[in-house]
Amino acid sequence: MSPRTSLSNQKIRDERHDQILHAALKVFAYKGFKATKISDIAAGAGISQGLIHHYFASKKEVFTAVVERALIGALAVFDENEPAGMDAWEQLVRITGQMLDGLVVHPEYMLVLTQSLVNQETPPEAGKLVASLGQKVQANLVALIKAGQAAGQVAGGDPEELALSFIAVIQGLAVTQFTQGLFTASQQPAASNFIPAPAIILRLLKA
Amino acid sequence: MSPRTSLSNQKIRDERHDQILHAALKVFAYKGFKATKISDIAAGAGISQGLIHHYFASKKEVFTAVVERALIGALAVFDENEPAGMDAWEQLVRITGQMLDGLVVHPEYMLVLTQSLVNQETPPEAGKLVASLGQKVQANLVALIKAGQAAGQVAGGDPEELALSFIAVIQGLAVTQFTQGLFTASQQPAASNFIPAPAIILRLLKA
DNA sequence: GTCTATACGTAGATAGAC
DNA sequence: GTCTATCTACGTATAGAC
Repeated sequence: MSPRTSLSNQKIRDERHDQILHAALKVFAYKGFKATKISDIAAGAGISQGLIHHYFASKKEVFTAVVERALIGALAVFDENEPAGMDAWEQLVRITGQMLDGLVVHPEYMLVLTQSLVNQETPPEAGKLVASLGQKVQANLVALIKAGQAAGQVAGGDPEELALSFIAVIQGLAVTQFTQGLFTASQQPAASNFIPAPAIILRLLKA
Repeated sequence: MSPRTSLSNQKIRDERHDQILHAALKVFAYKGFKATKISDIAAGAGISQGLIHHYFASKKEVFTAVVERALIGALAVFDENEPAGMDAWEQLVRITGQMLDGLVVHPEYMLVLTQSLVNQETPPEAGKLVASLGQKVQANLVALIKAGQAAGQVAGGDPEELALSFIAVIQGLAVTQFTQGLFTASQQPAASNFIPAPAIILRLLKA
């Protein structure tokens, strides 16, 4: 019960917790909830199966925790931009760029969200999380679009419809991103990724 | 061995085959490959579990057959349009409209393709099918886009990039289509679906 | 805190009856 | 052609040793 011991224990706990979530993200993104085995996560984290259950009561809990992380990351994109003195269009440009960059570096985040949207066999808790935080993303986008329309920067039309289309491209690109190479001609240079330039996506919204 | 008997037997076989594939499409689309139980499909088709294995050797085979059907449907959209004397842009308009209509009526087709793209635990045979036929879709689109660019109807830029973005929206809309209602404000009229107007999507390509 | 061994449930596939 | 019963494998979660 000495303070030194309990402190270092806590540090170990946090470290394992993180390792597990990190490994789980990748496996869940690529295999989906049901097909992911606890042993897969354990292998990815370099620990035993039993230890996973020492940190999380069930596979569902691990999945929900992973989804929560991914959503927090998605929402952060908006908050980071608000303080700056940008107008609506400039913010949309920056957000689009950040989201596309995010897809290149960590497609897993968007994919795991897709998994929990597309799969009905996903834990209900995760679904509720995605629903509530997804609404916030949608709301933030709609607000920006309305502001942009008022300023004559964004094309007319139902803001909800525009926001939905925008989200759909981002979402769809996450899927094509690692299915890449399958659809595209093989004579592509190896270095190129399959995420289009922000300007193309923004044409959906531009006045 | 009388011809009458074998003929009616064949008819029954075809009928069951179809029933199974039809039921399987819906379950696979909503649950994914791994989470789908043979008993789910059997229940949907109104037959016993054992009978599924009488028509298909394994769950993998059922899935592959379903994916094949979905892909053939996706490709048909292009062929239907070619005979007409339309220019490139008119064809793009029609194809977009048909695809969006398809998402409203049968989102399952696009979803099952998404499942087989997103899930690594999907049968490899299905993955290869999607890859090869998906390339054709991409190629058809690229050809139309190039023609449209030559005619000054489609915006400039890498045709592959444009085609990819286009496919991504369609793909993403399939996902949002039945996640619908989660993101959007609840005061929507019940009759509305969540697929945007073709004109909005086409803004991605329009010159 | 971490591991190995075990119990339990579930689901794909087979065999045999009708 | 169709069903029910069974065999078998695998994966989650638990229990107990270190």
